[in-house]
Amino acid sequence: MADPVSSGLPLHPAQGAWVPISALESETGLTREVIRKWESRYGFPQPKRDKNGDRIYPVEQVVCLRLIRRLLGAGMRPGKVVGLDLAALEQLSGQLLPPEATATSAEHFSQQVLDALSRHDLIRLDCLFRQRLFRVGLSLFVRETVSISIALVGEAWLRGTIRVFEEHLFTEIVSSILRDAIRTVTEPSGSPRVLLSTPPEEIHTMGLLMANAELSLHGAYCIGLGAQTPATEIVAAVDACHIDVVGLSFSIAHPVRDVARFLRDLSSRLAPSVEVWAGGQGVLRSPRIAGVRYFHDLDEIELALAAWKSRHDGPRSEPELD
Amino acid sequence: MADPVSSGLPLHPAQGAWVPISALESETGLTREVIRKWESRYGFPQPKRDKNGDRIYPVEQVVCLRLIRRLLGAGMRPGKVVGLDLAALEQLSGQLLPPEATATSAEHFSQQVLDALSRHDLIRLDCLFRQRLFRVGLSLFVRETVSISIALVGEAWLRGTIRVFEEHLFTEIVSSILRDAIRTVTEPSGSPRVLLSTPPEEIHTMGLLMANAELSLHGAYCIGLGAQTPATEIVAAVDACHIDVVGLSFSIAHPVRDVARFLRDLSSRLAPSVEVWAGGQGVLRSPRIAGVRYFHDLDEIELALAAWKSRHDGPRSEPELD
DNA sequence: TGTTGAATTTGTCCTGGACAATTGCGGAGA
DNA sequence: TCTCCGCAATTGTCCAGGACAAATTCAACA
Repeated sequence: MADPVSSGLPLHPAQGAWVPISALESETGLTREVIRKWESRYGFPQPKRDKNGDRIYPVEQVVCLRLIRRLLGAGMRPGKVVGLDLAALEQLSGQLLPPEATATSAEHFSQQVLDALSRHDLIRLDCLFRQRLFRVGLSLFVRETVSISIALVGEAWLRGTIRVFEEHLFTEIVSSILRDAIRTVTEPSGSPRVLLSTPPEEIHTMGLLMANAELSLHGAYCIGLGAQTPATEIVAAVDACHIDVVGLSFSIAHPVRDVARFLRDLSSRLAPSVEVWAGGQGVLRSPRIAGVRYFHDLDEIELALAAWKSRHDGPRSEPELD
Repeated sequence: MADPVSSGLPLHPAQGAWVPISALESETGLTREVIRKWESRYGFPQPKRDKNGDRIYPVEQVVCLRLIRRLLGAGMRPGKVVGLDLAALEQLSGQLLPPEATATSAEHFSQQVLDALSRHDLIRLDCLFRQRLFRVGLSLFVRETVSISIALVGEAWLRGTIRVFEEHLFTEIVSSILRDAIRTVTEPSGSPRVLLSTPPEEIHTMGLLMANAELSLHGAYCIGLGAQTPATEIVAAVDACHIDVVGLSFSIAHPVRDVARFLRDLSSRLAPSVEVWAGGQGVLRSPRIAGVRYFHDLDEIELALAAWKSRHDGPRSEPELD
């Protein structure tokens, strides 16, 4: 297993231990204006200056800021967490997700995944996942295997124990397997017709793929729009493609208030007969919007689909298989 | 609530709409600092102010700024193009891409594609492409069918004749077909081993998929890193995955000087035995960097592969495990 | 117990200026 | 005539410090 070097995290090996504010911006997802404001208000982050007077930050502060961002996403307030040291942040972050994820049976598998990933053995990684898929079936595969693996890899990235490209490799392999499975189980005339996308700031589509798999497996027909579709475009697509349900995925990086704002906006523009289903880590602590169904867990998809079908079986001849 | 222009680009629904600078930023890809600087230096864009004194821009200026950005990407200078009116910008933009795309035999097919897309008939669209794929074969499919379709759809988007979600639909369908084909033709022990990705600002992966198809078809083994991999990470991945060739795709939105800078940076950090292949519209007018091979056309991939193989036929497929 | 209104927090936007890096250009030299 | 070099103009990024609306907290009150 790869370990961070004692001198520092392998975030910018070639650049050394200091990053300019532009890099901090892209590494943490925070605006430079927010970063500067925090400095003036809370005294953190604490940059040195280069010879031009520009701020340069030690890489350790990148890790802190990423943790802070996660905590904010979970509903904490900047005044309470910005400026805490790494240990305190990690302690808070640990409270965030109760350690229920590490089921004992999955422990061994996850370890194998991390091993293969750190050895960059792609063939092995691919085999591991495909074997698992056929062993436990698509639904369990998505709801447990993939979920837990993503959490582990995300955690490792946050702490700097795996590199960006390793996370990319992982994502590509798992995505590929999921897409493959989705194509296999998709039923072109299925119902409801579900439109899947992410809001404009969200670039990660793994959550969509997982939802897509679970939805298609239970008879829905999914239309993917990829990532980053503005609300107005979703509305237009719903109309054009005769959509029954809009499915959206919010990652944990998403600020809760943005989630709520987007959902309220979208929901108010859609016809009442069209449902909005929101899922992903970013949704857990978001304030509820009327007319939106929130999913805390992929398990709920099957139930929601059954409920939807029982609500809509009147006007149609239902070839339901129960 | 602040609802009128909160999210999305109301290009189609509301004609007299105004967007705040934050929306302009995400719509055009320009920094708000650049937008303000242009205003003070060239008198464009020309915002009104809302009741708080914040800038609000008419949607027409969004179109202008997108065109300007494209022109800058092609090497023009802000002082020459910022502030020109829409007609002048379109005229310059027209000069950019000579209308060679409309090959006569493909005309009929392209028309069918645009038809199906505007009717949102996804099943038909999917059928059209799959039929075409089996009729002409993967290589021709990628090099002609997909290339021309992308050009048509991109053009239609720029002129506002199709909506964003329609472009997303098109992209998803074509991507899916390509990925499907790639899996089928991939040879796990193929050579050279090619790492595919895009630079950090580039989010479009269609170019990568097309290259991947062509590469895999001719015996290479491709490892995809998805989009937006920093140079340092590519270097690490090359080492970790025993890569022979790094393939990069630059879209036309990419400023030429950034392309050159990225390639120079990357090339200087890689071992001399590792080749860098760069393709995509953004590469056409970029200044050449030593050690980088530029691809103007997907046809060249086959030739480049043959050349690479003839250069490396001595130590053929030696597995070097650590 | 629930609600309302004031106080505080916080992100976004503003102005106006400094400066390094890049680009373009004109002149000197081959 | 062509190439190279240095100077001047251009241009993106960064800074400081302030204003303010929206969101949130909290205390007082019904």
